[in-house]
Amino acid sequence: MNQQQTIRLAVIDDDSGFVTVLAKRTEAAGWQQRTSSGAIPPEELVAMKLNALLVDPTVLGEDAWLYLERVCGMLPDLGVVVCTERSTVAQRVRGLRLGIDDWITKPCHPEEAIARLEAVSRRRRRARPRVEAGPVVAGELEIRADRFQAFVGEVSLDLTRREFELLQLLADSQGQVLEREGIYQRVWGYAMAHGDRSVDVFIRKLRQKLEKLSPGWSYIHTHFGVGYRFDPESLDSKQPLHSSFTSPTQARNKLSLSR
Amino acid sequence: MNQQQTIRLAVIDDDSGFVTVLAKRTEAAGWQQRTSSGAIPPEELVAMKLNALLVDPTVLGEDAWLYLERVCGMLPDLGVVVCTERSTVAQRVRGLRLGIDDWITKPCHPEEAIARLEAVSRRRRRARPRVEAGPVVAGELEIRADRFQAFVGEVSLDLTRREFELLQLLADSQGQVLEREGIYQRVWGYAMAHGDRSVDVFIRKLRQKLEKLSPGWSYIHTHFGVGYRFDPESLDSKQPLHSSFTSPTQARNKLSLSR
DNA sequence: TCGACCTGTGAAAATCCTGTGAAAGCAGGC
DNA sequence: GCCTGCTTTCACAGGATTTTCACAGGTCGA
Repeated sequence: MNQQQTIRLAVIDDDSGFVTVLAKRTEAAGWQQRTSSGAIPPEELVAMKLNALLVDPTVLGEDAWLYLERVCGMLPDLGVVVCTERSTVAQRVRGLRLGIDDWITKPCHPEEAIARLEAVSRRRRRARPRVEAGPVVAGELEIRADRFQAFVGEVSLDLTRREFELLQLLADSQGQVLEREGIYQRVWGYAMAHGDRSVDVFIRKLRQKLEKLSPGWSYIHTHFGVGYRFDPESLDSKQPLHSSFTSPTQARNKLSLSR
Repeated sequence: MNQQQTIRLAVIDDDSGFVTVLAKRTEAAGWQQRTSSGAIPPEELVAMKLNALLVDPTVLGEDAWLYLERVCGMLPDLGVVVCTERSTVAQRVRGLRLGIDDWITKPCHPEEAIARLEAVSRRRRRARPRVEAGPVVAGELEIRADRFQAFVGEVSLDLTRREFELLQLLADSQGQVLEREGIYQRVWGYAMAHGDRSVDVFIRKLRQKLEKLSPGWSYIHTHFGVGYRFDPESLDSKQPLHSSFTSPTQARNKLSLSR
């Protein structure tokens, strides 16, 4: 394993002794940390782009469970570790089921806390060794990550940031069907609220821009009840019905429509 | 969302009491479990396609660390939980750094062990929604999970989401008879109402689509009063035009008929 | 062989899902 | 503050999918 990128951690605890020692060590390890002695609104946590959260629910008061549930629901990728003084098996089980990743008991050795925070954040790292290589080409499209833009020939699609990120995600998983939740989670960075149509709307925008500069190609396919799949497909085969040869991909797509 | 996929767990421990209780509970939860009282070679673990591994390093003897390191290195997607009697902070930290996901202390409540196993598999699963293994092949069928679709040759069956999930479930339990209640529970995610015929209806749809693209094969078999069993069976006892060899599965089916 | 149960079927009815246009909400620059 | 471009939210229309029903045909045990 190579060196992990710095971890962004938030600590919600009012045990100043513990917090201080912890801060010292995490800083030494190069982590970025923010400490709070009270709940941090979930929206703010989202904005902080955290990797891990360490929290002592006793400082949350009554609504601790509710709070933890909301946080875990909203940030499924966030590593959440609870660290508290006394707890019953039932509480721990409830917490873990809720989405908490680890539950440790005070007093605990800061080194162990750190090791556990690292363990819960580890998943992130495996994410994607994005190919540094050249631009991605798909159909008539050329996606240049370095410019945050896609081109057809030398003409830019004029994508906004979100549009670009969405397109990039889709193109990176070319051929695979991606579900809306997953897309949202990866592009927006937090869980999609039930009933949110943002993904659909952005797909439409992408399609419009793609159609405008590259008619004759179909890039994004809808899979009803599931999500979308990116797969450049040339439409121009003059007579679809009689064409005597088609690439395997085309053939497959023709017959399967975009289900 | 619907049901969490069943978790495949392996337990390496010789504390028969603990193991037994655990097995009882995981079975009730629908997990697939295998228990061993000694180390399981990493290669074998890979083949088992596990989600989680619970291990007491004391049964591993001298080479415990080495073993754990190899397992964690080889199976980055596997959730590994150590459960042992005594341990020092240093050991735990070493283990967690090594790639272990959680370290709990015996005696521990089985419910908590399960909750923690769930938590680590949840995390691991999210980390890589990747194309688990290649496509599943059965008879002339090819089931591609990454496309939410099944194919015969390059032609899609055009399955809807439910149809696909049903087919996938059946195929995953190839050879086993599944009861309607169980099927419903796993595909729909909640209990089947008395008298609900949905499963039957979807089985019919699947059969129709299968028949259309792969006549000459029989995939889904009815077990009167029980449920359905998926087992590809070539109907034409003559020599199939395209295959001159029979898989063990096929051979077995020929002899056992469908009930 | 006869009834009591199950399962297969076709089709109507009820739901759910996606595409779309447009308005409302926001954030940054002038 | 005002403008401008981007994002989010809404409501509706048209389809696709799922559920539900009623009935026909099969299977099993007595």
